[in-house]
Amino acid sequence: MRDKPDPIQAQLADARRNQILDAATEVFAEKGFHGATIKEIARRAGIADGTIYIYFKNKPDLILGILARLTESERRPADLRQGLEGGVDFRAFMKAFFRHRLQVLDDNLRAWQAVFPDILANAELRERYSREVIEPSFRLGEPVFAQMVAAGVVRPLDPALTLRAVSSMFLGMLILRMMGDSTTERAWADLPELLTTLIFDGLEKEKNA
Amino acid sequence: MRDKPDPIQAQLADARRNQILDAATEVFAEKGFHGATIKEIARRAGIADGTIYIYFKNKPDLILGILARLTESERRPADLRQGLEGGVDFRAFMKAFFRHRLQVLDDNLRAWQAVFPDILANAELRERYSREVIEPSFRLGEPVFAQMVAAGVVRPLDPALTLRAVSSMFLGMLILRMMGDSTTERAWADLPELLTTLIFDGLEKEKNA
Amino acid sequence: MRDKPDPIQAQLADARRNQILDAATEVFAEKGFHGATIKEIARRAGIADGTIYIYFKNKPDLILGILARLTESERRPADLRQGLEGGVDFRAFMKAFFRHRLQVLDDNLRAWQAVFPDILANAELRERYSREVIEPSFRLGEPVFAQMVAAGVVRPLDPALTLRAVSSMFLGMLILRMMGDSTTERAWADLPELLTTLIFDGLEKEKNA
Amino acid sequence: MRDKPDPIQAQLADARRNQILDAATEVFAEKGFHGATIKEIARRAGIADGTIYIYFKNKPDLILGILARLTESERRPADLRQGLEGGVDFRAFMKAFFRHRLQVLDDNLRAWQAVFPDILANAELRERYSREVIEPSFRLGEPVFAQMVAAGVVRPLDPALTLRAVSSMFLGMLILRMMGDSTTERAWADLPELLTTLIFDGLEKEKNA
DNA sequence: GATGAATGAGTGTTCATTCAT
DNA sequence: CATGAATGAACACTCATTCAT
Repeated sequence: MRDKPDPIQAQLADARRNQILDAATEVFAEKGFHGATIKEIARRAGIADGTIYIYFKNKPDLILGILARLTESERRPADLRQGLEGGVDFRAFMKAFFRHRLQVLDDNLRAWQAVFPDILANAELRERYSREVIEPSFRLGEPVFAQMVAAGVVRPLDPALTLRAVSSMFLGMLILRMMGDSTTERAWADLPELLTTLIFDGLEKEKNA
Repeated sequence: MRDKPDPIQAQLADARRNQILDAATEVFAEKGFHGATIKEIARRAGIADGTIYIYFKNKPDLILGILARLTESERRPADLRQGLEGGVDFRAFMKAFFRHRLQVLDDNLRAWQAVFPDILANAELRERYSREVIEPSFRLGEPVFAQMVAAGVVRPLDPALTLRAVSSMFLGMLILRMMGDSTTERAWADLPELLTTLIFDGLEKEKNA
Repeated sequence: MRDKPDPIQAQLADARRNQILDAATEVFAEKGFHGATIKEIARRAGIADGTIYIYFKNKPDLILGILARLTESERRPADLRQGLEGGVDFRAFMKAFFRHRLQVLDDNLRAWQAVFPDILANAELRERYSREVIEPSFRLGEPVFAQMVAAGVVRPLDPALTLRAVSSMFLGMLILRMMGDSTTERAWADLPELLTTLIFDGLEKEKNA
Repeated sequence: MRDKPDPIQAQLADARRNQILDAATEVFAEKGFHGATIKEIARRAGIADGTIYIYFKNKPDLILGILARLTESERRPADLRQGLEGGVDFRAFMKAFFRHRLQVLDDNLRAWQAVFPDILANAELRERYSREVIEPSFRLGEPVFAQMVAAGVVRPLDPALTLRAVSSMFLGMLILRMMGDSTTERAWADLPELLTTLIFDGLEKEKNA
C-alpha cells in the first residue's frame, strides 16, 4: 500500500497503455484518425470504451502516445559497427546508416501510417512535430555535415539543404510504402545500396575512368 | 435562343465549381478534411451551404474535385527549352526538369496540403490515386530511364527503383514544405541546382579530377 | 386583350393544374407525400420546379388539389337505372349502388393511394376531411336509411352505425387494394354480388326455406 | 457475478426499448412519421436523442418496433369461452369473436394510428406487412371458413373474398376511429351485436317470419 | 408565364466523453 | 480500476420555396 504496489501497478499500467496504443495504431492506420472510433479501438484492445480514458486524456492524446513511442523508437542509436570495421570508409558508413534508417522505417510502418496523415492535416500537431522532432534533428545533423565538408570528404554543398534533400528521399520512400507501392516494398532491401550509389556516386556514369 | 445559353450556363457553372473548390482548398489546407465543415467552406466561398451540393455530390467529392484540378495542372507538359539551348546536355535537361517540377509543386502547395493528408489516410482514395496517377506516371518514366541507361548516359541502375528514389526526393521536399519548414521554403529556388548536383554528380567530392 | 384571353388562359391554366396534379398523384402514390419531392413531380410533369408554385401555394396544397378532384369525382351521382328497370327491388338497387361505388373507387385508386395515407397521418387534413366530406356524407345517408327502416324495407338497426359499418366495408376493401392484395384486385368485379349477399341476406344459410 | 447481470441488463434494456416505443407511438400518432422528430420522441421519453440509437438502428426501425409489439399483441389468442357456454351456437361464437377483435383494436388504437399511415405510404413496409401479417392471416382463415360452408353452417360464398369483406369491415371501422369519428367511438361497445346482426342475419327484415 | 440556380432552415445520425455502478 | 449505457453537441445533407432572368 505504500512502496511495493507502485512498480507492479506501473508495469500493469504500462502494459495497458501499450495494449491500447497497439490497437489504436492498427485502427488509425486502417481508417485514419477520424475514421477510427474509440469503440473500435476498445474492441480491438479487448477492453471497454471508458477504460481508454483512464490511460489517455482524449482521442488526440492517442496520436501523441503513438507518436511518442515512434520517436523514441526512431531515436534509438544505430549500431553502425557493421560495415565499418577496418577503416573510415564514408561511403560504407553512409550505406550502413541508410540501412539502419530504412530498417527503422520499415519496423514502424504501421505507426507512421497511423500518425503521419494527421500530422500533415493538423496544424497544431504539425507545428509540434516540426519543433520537437524535425528541427532538432536537422540542427543536430547540420554541423556534422558541415564538418565533413570542411574535412573534404564531401562536396561543398549547403548543409541545411543537402540534409533536407537526403532526408526527403527517405521521407518520400516511406510515403510510397504508405501508398502501397509494391515495387518499393519488394525492393526495400536493395535500397541502401541503390540510394548510396545515387547520392554518393551520382547518376553520371563512369565518373572516374 | 437555343445555342447561346448552354455555353454561358456551362461557364457560369464552371466558375461556381472553381469558386467552391478554391474555398474548399483553403479550408481543407487549414483544418484538414474532417476539421473543415461545409458551413465554413460555403461561408468562405460566399454562398449558401446547399449550393455546394448542386455542384458536388458530397463532401468527399470536393476532395476528388481538388485532386482532379491538381492532377490536370501537374500533367501540363513542361516547356523545357529554357536551359537546353545548344546541345543535348543531359545534366542541363535534368536541372530544367527539376526546376519545372518544383515550380509546379510550389504553385499547387495549398492544393496538395488540402488533399494529401486525406490521400494518405483514406484507403479508397489512396488506392485510386495510386492506380490512376502514381503507377501510370512510373510506367511512363521507366522505359525512358532504361533507354538512357542503354544509351550509356547514366549509370546502370534499376530503373523502377531509381525513378522512385528521385521522385521520393521531390515528394519529401513537398512534405517538408507542408510541414512548414522555413529553410526549405526560403531555398526553394536553389533546389534545382542542388538536387541536380546531388543526384547527377553525387556527394563524393572531386570525382573527375 | 380584355375579354377573349380570359377563357383561353383559364383553360390553359386548368390544363397545367391537372397536368401537375396527375404527376403529383403518381409520385405521391409511389413514394408517399414526404418521400415525393417537388423536383420529381416537376420532372414527371415535364415542367420546372418553380412552375408548380405558380399553380399551387405549396406542397400540401397539392394534396388538397388531388383531394378536391377526388371528392368531386366521387360526388358525381350514379346512374342507377341499370339493374333497376322494372320494379323497386331494394336488393337490386343496393347491388347497383355497390357496383357504382366500387367502380368509382377503382377508378380513383391511384388518387386514393396518393392522398389517403396523409389524411390519416396529418391531424389538420384528417379533421378537414372528416368535417367536409365524411360527416356530411353520413348526415345525408342517415335519414335515408331511417326512412327505409320506417318503411319496413330493412331491419330496424341504428342508422348512423349501420351506415358506418357498411361504408367501412368499402373503406376496408379500398385499403386491401392499396395494400396490393391481389385476391381483392382480381375479384373486384364479383364484389357487388358478394357484398350484397353478405349485407342484405346475411351469412346464415337458407334463411327463408 | 456472471449469471445475475445478464437477465437484469436484458430487462433494463427491454424497459428502455418499451419506454422509447411508447414515446414514439405517441408522437407518430400525433404528427405522423415524418412530422415526428427524434428530438421530440427523446424528449417525450425523457432521454437524450442519442440513446434512441442504442436501441434502434434508425427512425424507420422505430416503426418496425411498434409494429412488432402490435402484431404480437394482436396475435394473442382470444379466450372465446365467454358467450359460448352451452352449445355450439355459431352466431354467438361470431359475436364473441367480433367483440374480442374490436377490443384488441381499441386497445391498440394509438399504435395503429402511429403505424398505419406509414404502412400505406411506404411501399417497402406495405409489402412486408402484406407478406408477413395479412396474407398468413387470410391463409389461416380460409380453410376454416370453407369448412363451415361444407358443414352447412354458412351460405356457400367464396371463402377468400368473404373473409376479406368481413375483415374489411373491421379495418374500415378502425379507420373511422382513426379519423376521429365520434359516433363510432361512442358506439364501439354496441358494434359486436350490430355487426353480428348485419353479417350473420343480413339487413333484410324478417327473413324467417 | 416559365425557369432552375440559390437559399438556409431543419433533422437524422454519429461518436467522443462522462460517470454511476 | 473497469465498465458500457447515456449524453448531447456537432455536422452533412435535403428539399420546399423564392426570385432574378
